[in-house]
Amino acid sequence: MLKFSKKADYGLMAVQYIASVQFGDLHKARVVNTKEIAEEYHIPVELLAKVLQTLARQGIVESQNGPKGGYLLARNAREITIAQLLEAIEGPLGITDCYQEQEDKTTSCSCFNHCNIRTPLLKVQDSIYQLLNNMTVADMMGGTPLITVQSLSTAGAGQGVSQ
Amino acid sequence: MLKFSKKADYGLMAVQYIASVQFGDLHKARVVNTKEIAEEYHIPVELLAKVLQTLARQGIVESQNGPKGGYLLARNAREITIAQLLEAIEGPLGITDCYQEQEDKTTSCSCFNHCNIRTPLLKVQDSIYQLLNNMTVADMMGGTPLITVQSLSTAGAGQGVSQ
DNA sequence: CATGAGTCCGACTGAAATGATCGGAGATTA
DNA sequence: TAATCTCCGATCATTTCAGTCGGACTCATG
Repeated sequence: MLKFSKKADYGLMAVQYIASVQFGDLHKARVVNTKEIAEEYHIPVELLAKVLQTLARQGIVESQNGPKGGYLLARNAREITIAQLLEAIEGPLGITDCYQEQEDKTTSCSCFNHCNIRTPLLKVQDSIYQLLNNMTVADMMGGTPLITVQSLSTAGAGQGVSQ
Repeated sequence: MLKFSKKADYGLMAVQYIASVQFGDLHKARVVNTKEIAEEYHIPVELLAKVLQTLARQGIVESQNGPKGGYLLARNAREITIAQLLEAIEGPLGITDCYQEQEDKTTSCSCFNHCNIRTPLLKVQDSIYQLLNNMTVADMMGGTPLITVQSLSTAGAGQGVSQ
């Protein structure tokens, strides 16, 4: 219930990763390609590519073609909100159906006059939107360490972070 | 994106209607059946019946069989939160997949150590849950609910839901 | 007490959306 | 100039969801 789609998850992860590479360490700032992100998070390459294509079309990231190509953020991480990201990937986010149907009432909500839950739900929807719109990609970076690079000596087992 | 399912909508409408009949006017208090609600809101009878069955199984409403039968609220409208309703219909509500998978990490989230968006998303999820958990069926009846949400970024530990 | 109408209940079928995939076009480097 | 690497659009399976059907039970009535 109320779950994000896989595409949304992938998009968030990818953008966050790109931001970390682009702004995290200025000396290593570079363009990252789809394959790198996919391997980092163990997600299917082509699906992630599709998500990034959408984000590029929507102006969230910019694509750079050819060898040594890849993606980079179109604007600063602090200017990209979670709501913008989600809307770019999945279209307008709304809890109820009749929300974006207010212009043409003919579609489905035939119980327009009787509908008792519309008003309170719109309030909830508004609150959620504000919640997502007040959180930026930069906020996601600041909260948690992006890539937990442990020192090489401590733990050799398991998680190979970087290759 | 983030839309409620039809079942959730129908469940909310039905419970709200039952509550209004049961508590709205004490003189007319009675048991309402599925058909009445379905006709009132122009929704398929059998699907609504299925939703109400689920709600009955979960202890939100009580069913009364036979002629003159129907449904009534199992407890006071002020004791039923929207979160309870949604969870009863659609299972535990969570934004991320790895939320309810924390016990068995083997399932899908193989990028557990790398996952950078988990922590911030859990915060968002928490805020949404509190939002839905602080709103009762009685609030929906009263007209407009009094719910305000502060942004996450301002308060850090955030989730300020007050009424 | 027997009957019958009306209700809730569980399992089944069809459809839409999602997840995942493939081959092609364009651009850059050597 | 040629080869390689990248992004890009269209296509195909899978899962979830919306909707439907017949059966079991209960209570009012004759």
